[in-house]
Amino acid sequence: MAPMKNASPVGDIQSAIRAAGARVTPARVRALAALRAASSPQTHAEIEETLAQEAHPAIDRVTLYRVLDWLCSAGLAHKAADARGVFRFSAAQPNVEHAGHVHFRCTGCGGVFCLKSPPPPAPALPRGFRLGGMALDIRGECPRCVRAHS
Amino acid sequence: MAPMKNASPVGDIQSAIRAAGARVTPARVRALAALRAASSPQTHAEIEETLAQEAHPAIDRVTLYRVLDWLCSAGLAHKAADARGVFRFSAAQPNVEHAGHVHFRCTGCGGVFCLKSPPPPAPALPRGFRLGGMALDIRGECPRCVRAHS
DNA sequence: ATTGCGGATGCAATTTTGTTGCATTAGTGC
DNA sequence: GCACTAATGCAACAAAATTGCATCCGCAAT
Ligand SMILES: [Mn+2]
Ligand SMILES: [Mn+2]
Ligand SMILES: [Zn+2]
Ligand SMILES: [Zn+2]
Repeated sequence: MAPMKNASPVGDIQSAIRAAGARVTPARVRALAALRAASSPQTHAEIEETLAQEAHPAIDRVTLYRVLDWLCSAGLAHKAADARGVFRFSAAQPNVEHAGHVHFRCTGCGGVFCLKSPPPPAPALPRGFRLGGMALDIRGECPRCVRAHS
Repeated sequence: MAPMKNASPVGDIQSAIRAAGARVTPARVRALAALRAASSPQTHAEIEETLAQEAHPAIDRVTLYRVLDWLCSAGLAHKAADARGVFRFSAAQPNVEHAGHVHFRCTGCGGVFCLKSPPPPAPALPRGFRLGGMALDIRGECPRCVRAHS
């Protein structure tokens, strides 16, 4: 059993959601609160189970998927596949611009860590090619998973 | 600018399988050959498609899953979830031909093209982190697909 | 070369994880 | 409160991976 984090004030969560230009809904507030309270990246199933124990009405499975993806697109959370290939979500550090640096994905726990390096420049393409998109996947093990592995 | 091809001697593959104490079957030989010829870690679906174009009889989907897992347990291949949460397999004895440059994947035809640019340098990691691997995914359209699209 | 054993395969069914379409609900600005 | 439409709930779908089991075939012994 891992240690629990401090709960984030509900007001902070609501204003974070509003600042992202979206409506403040129970699903978003509760999902983000769950992520901020978690001590490690959580799968969709884990978050669903956590929210199910909360006495509030249940949140639909698909809605939770969409809320989690929205949190990521809003920069409020990170999404990364763990060793089993299952997505894990974690709360992003608030007030940080994540576009200017690359991220490290822990293949053990699915955690996402901000690095200092900037994204690599687009490579030169031969004539006629059209660049669609680029993604740098940096993976390895975080200190905690390195210790747990040895 | 055409998709690459680089084979590993069949004898090497057969003896590698035999040395692992298992039977030499078409599925194992062809799967390992495909992995060794590949320029980057391949998904199950990609390997399946590669083998399907080989004129030999098709290999069952489940058999391929089992063969790939066996190759890993025998130490002949590695398995890791990519950023999308899909498992990718790579030969343990890597194909060094493609280590020195990055690759471009056409979203139209699925072709892979070798570029001249070297892979980006490994970013500096905070203390305690262990780098596992890096993958630069460059997507877009090849000249033929660009023309066909317009 | 034949035979027999059991590892390996093929096929169907199932599970897990994640997505799409669409009608209905509810958060927000007025 | 009212209107607008983002967000939700539900059902269906899809992709990726696994399980069970009958059959097959690689290969060693004969
Ligand atoms: Mn970041
Ligand atoms: Mn999956
Ligand atoms: Zn980790
Ligand atoms: Zn193309």
